[in-house]
Parts: sequence; structure tokens; C-alpha cells
Amino acid sequence: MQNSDAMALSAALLAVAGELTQRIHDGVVARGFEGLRPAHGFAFSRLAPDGATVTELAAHLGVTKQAASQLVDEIVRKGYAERRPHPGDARARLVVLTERGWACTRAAEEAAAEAVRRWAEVLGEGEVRALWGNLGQIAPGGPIRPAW
Amino acid sequence: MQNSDAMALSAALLAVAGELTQRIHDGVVARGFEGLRPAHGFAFSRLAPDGATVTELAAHLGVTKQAASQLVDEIVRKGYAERRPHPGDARARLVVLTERGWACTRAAEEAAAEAVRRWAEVLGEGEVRALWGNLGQIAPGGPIRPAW
DNA sequence: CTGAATGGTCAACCCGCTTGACCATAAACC
DNA sequence: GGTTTATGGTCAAGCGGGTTGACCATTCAG
Repeated sequence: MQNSDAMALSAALLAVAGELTQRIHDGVVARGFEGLRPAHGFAFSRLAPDGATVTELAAHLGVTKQAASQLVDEIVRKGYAERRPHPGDARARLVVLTERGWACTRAAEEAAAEAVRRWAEVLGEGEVRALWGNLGQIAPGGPIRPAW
Repeated sequence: MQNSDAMALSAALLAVAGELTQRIHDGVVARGFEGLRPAHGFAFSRLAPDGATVTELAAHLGVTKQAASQLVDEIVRKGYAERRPHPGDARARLVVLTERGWACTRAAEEAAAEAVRRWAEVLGEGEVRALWGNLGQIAPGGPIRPAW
């Protein structure tokens, strides 16, 4: 495999990633959730299970805790999450999704499913599963950083 | 395929895209090209064949022409490209890569190849080619936008 | 030849993120 | 127990890359 092939593969991957992000974002907006940026989705995915502290969120997103704090301010102000006292650590505050936050998360899932369905139309369901499997194996575990 | 599966696939794709971008960027820096951001790579890829005007570059990157103009200023100042009069249109100026710009592009290709090689170690060469083929089919043709 | 359209730049502003300082609570240590 | 160090969080100021708006030069359409 030549270097130029690797570049072509990279370009395709990044193009798909960019378009996917756009489609999910558009889909979320179309379902009535406004004032959000794609980065918020990654925050939601970290908050979803059991909530998280600002510091944990910052690590997940790969930004400073100040930036994460601002982001939390924003989604709290817009009604997607709320801050609660942290059980067992009076310094920390647990950020959890509100019902509206959950609804938005479900909307994002629907939008993602729509985008993936388009791929299945082109590749077939089997290839999409193969894609999933392959990507899952090479996906890193670290913080989710903006692609560029 | 369930919505949550689509979300898992999306998350994996975006994680891989983010890591790939980081690795290419790191590799370029390691080869001695500093002061560049990932976005510059996408500009280079558009300039590479025969150069481009600021407006074409703006369309390719999905930003305003003012932003593209600033970006060109930067890579010109750092010696990666130069502005030339456009043959056949006195308003336009053709932005072309310098030799250093070409060297940087080759460095990026090497870094991409390194990253892809890691995938091949996990998936095998055949699956990587399959990945390439599948991504190539679903990749959009439009402007390359930052993932988020 | 005139008026609209296009390529490009300059200027002001916005917004998200960073660095640096600081307070409150927790954990570590004598 | 009391002091020191580390950790969670916020406030404030500044930076950097982007946007909008205005403008000039050249080209194209009538």
C-alpha cells in the first residue's frame, strides 16, 4: 500500500466523519433542539450513563476544565442538564442530563441511524456491519478530540 | 440495526478520525514542519495539483474567502506557498505550493501511511483495503469541514 | 459603454478556548 | 488533631480563528 493510498483513505475517512457530524447535527436541529453545537453531543454521551463531574467531562473532551465548565453552564442554561451536589465529595458537583437532555440524546441517535441507513443503501447492511467492526477495533480509547 | 448501534458506529468513526488527524499532525511536526495546523493539510491537498485561487480554496474548506485569505497569508509567510498572478484573470491570484510545501505534503503522506500501517497490524491488509473501498463509496464530494 | 457580477483584501467584531489566579474541600503526613 | 499538599470548581483576562460588512479592481453581460 503506497503513501498516496494511505492519504486517499485518510481523506475519505475524514470526509465521511465531517459529513456524518453535519448530518447528526442537522438531524438534531430538525427535531427541535437548537442552540447546540456538535461538541455538546460528545458531552452528552459522557453525561448520559450516570452523570459526570466537570473535570471528568474535561478529560473526556480533551479540553481544560474551565472550557468544560463553560460548556456545562451553557447546556444547563438551555435546560439540557443540571448540576447536583456530588454524593461523597462536597467539592464536586455532579452534572446530569435532564429529561430534555435525554430526549436530545435520543434525537441524535435517530439522526445517526438515518445517516447510517444511507450507507447501507450503498454498501449493503453486511458491509456496514463490517465497517463497524473494523472501526471498533482500531478506535482509540482516549479523549474525543475535534478532528481538526 | 438499532439506533444505539448507529451511534456506536458513529462514535467509533469519529474517534478514529480524530486520532488519525492527531497522528498525521504529530508526524508532520516530527518531520520538522512546525507552525501548521491540521486545517493547513486540507488546504495543501487542494493546492497540490495545480494551485488554486483563494475563492476555490474557501469553497474547498467550507469557510469564507476572508478566512481562506488569512490562511494563505499564514502559509505564505511560513514559506509553504506563494501567490502568483493568475494567467488569464488579472483579478485572481494563483496560490501554489513551494518546494517546502511539497516536502510537507510528502511528510503528511508518510505520517498517514504510518497510521494506516497500525490498522493493518490489527485488521490485516485485506480489511484495510475493504475499509478504504467502503469509505470511498460513501464519502461525499463537498467541502471538507472540520468534524466539529 | 455601462451596470452587474466576481476575486480579493481591510477592518471590526464574536465566540470558544487557554492561561493564571483564586477559593473550598479532601487527602496525606507528622 | 493540625498542618501541608492535592483536587474540584469558578472568575477574569487574553488569544486566535472565524464571521460579517465595506470596499477596490477587474471581468462579463446587455
